[in-house]
Amino acid sequence: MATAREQAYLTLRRRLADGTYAPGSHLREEELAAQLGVSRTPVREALRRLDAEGWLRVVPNQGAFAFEWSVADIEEIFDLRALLEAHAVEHAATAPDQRGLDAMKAACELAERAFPGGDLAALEVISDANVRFHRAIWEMSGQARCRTILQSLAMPPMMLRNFRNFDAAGLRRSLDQHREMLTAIIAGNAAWAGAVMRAHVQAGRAVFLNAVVHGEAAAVAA
Amino acid sequence: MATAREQAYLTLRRRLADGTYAPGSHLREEELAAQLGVSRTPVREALRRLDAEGWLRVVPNQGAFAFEWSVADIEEIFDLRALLEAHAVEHAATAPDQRGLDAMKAACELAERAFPGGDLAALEVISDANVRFHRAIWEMSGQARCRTILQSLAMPPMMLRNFRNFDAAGLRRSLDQHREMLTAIIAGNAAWAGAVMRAHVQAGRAVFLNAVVHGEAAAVAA
DNA sequence: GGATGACACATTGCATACAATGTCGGTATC
DNA sequence: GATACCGACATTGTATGCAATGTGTCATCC
Repeated sequence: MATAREQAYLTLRRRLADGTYAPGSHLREEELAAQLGVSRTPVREALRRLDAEGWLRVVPNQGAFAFEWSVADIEEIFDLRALLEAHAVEHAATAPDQRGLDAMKAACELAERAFPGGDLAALEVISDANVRFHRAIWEMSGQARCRTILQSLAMPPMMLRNFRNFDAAGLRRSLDQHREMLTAIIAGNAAWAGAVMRAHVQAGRAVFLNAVVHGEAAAVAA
Repeated sequence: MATAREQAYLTLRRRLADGTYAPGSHLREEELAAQLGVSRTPVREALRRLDAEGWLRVVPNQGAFAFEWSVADIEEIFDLRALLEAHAVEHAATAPDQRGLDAMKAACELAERAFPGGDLAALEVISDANVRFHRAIWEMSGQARCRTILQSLAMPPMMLRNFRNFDAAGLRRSLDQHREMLTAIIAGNAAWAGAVMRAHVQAGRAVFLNAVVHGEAAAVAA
């Protein structure tokens, strides 16, 4: 088994992602420790790490509170993603490697096979394939810090759940953009790949903000 | 007095910046705790935070090791800074506020007064003023995450010491670029401000890499 | 009735003891 | 002589107890 700290970190992150903890709610160390079957020490370290990664906020002498996302937060995160994901894919296009290309291709195919079925299970698969695709780019880029930063920006709750807000046309476009990026990288055209990535992230931003405006803000909170 | 954790964090960060710990050296929890007069618990938390911020690397079951910088690391960091500092200053130029402008102006004047004397004390002042100037921009930008990321990218050792590598002309140009950014922000011209910032950071990158190539790589390590 | 202070409680901060893990040296074996 | 194994030591990982801090309530005073 992994270490208690790692287990606490992963469990808490999953719960923050799936909405177990309402935004703003107070996460008490002792309570979490009891639930996870470990002591407060690894829980404390997990909370500190989740704080650094933006999942929650630790206030000195008061404890951890599940993060409350504002529209401005979401806009900032999508903008930073557009900058950094484009930066990463431009590097990837400069020095592509076969393993990474295979991973990207596999992610594309996985998503495309699931696409026709528009149910929730299909969306799970597509969402997972999406993460794989982007992660493959981060790794191929060889930019370790950029990758670390993106990991903390792209993982938080609303990013993972955003796929539910896409309509069929939006999903189709998203998958097509993945294919286009793959083509651009194989062609070694960094400017092309970067431009598609910027469009890709901005499209996601638009879908998300549109969903928020149309009263599905609950999805943000969750 | 601040908390033990905060004190440990600040002390260790300062030591990592001033070269007390050689790159790659093993930082033992108990030893640090004894030196700082606190227990291992706050030291552990400080080490974890320094790991997240890129000052050192914590290997599970093995402990913390002072980070060893490669040329590729430095190039990546300067490139990310160029992206993110420009992003921040573009936001700042869109919505400038008087307090931030005053802080930037004060930082410019502080550096300019110290500039003619080219000794080490003057460089200290200029380096400090530089940090103040950039921090003022980050705060004015209103981009909280961008600011957090930049703080961890811009602080590490070689950033703080890079001023020693500038010649008089380079320093002069750096100060002029600060003034130009201030002018651009006051004019509300985000594109202008962003462009100057990109040039500013890339100039710093060139100076640094030049120093490394010319055998002053020791400065990197320190 | 509203404001203020003190006290009790809940919770986090820190210290310390013990357990688990990794490293390094020595020894036996091939 | 090289290598694999074993065990002692050093170090980190985790649990737990106590101290410090913050919060909410209740009584008291204005």
